[in-house]
Amino acid sequence: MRKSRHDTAGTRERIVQAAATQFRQHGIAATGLADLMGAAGMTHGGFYKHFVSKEQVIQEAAAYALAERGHAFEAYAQAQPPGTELAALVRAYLSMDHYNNPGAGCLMAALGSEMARASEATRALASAQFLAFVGLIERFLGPQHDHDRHGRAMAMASALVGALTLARVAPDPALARQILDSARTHILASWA
Amino acid sequence: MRKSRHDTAGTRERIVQAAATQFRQHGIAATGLADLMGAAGMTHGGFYKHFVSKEQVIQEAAAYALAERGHAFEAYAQAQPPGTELAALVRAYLSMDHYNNPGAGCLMAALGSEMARASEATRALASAQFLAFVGLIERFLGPQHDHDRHGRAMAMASALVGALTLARVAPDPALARQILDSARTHILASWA
DNA sequence: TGTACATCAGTGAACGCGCGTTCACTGATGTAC
DNA sequence: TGTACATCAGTGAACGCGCGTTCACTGATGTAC
Repeated sequence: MRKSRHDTAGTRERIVQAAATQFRQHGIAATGLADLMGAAGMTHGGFYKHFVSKEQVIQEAAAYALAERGHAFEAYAQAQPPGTELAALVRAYLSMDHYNNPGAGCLMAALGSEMARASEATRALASAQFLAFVGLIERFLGPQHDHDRHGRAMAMASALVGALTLARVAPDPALARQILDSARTHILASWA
Repeated sequence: MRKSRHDTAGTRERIVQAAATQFRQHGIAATGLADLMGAAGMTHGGFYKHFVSKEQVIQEAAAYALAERGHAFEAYAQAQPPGTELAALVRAYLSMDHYNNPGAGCLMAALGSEMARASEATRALASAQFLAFVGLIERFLGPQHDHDRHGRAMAMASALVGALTLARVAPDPALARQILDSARTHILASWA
């Protein structure tokens, strides 16, 4: 059942997207190729018509998730009234909506410790997009912060990722909320 | 080859300690029972003389790692000149030594995103020890911070865990160092 | 204290299972004329 | 534009392998007398 070139490209994209979601939801090691292909609406045998290995889809899914989130955060910030972009970004990142949807959210928060053990190519990719996110924060830092803007943005990004990760560990939703709220309050009060 | 009760208790402890190290180094899903028993100096068959399942050793290893780190951080802080405890704690947490030794370091930084998908019992255990760590920070916060000390301590803990996790993702050691340094500088300047 | 027997920690082979990967097959798509 | 044939996306069975788990066996330890 050969498919048209257009359909083939679409299928490949669906696999990458499904992988990006499944990996963030269940972890990379815990997601099998059969799960992944099932989520894309296919059987597992077809996988190797699009990728040479699981490693390749890990890299492409990570790149997709990171780029997609990067663009979404940037568009969201740009859409805010001038001067409020950073506060809005922090609120969105630490929102219950983000907390509840790891499969569509920040890759670093969903897979941070697993990414630390990924291949060098994947880690390079993730770090580059992390720096892009830091750059986005830096751009919206108030002009009163003229010293070490880059470092301040890095610290903020670290706090955001850490808070969301830790909130998701808490089995008690009230504690999760408290972690997110505390991070939001103190990041905005001291660093924004 | 039956062992004495004393030897048996020692063996069990060695398995838990080996598991705590192996899990933090290579991830929980990626560590097989054979790896784990090998690291404890035994063959895999003996595992079930001590534990009913892998899940049980995950919980005990997590509890062990969290408690051991908690005690070590507390002892380290107590040993500092009064007034400098928190700064010393932050420096130690974000040190290259901690960065280079995930197997002996903070469980949340080494396994944060994997812990978010662990069993409820394991997550409860991890969250409780996280709160103990937050309490330690809170105790050493300067008296000038009389408002929302708990929330401030939570935000600090989040930033610490996030920075170490992200530093370990960076394949470039210079970038890793920059992430740790930025977090240290800004956490100490604004929050300590 | 010494002897006889039950217990059980640890070994290493084996179990079923799901993993990543390969392959023969299919039939619709793409290409050549 | 129509026809004949080559291509190849997707299916589903099969591969070897390592996983978590079980088990028969061993011999030193613990217990009973």
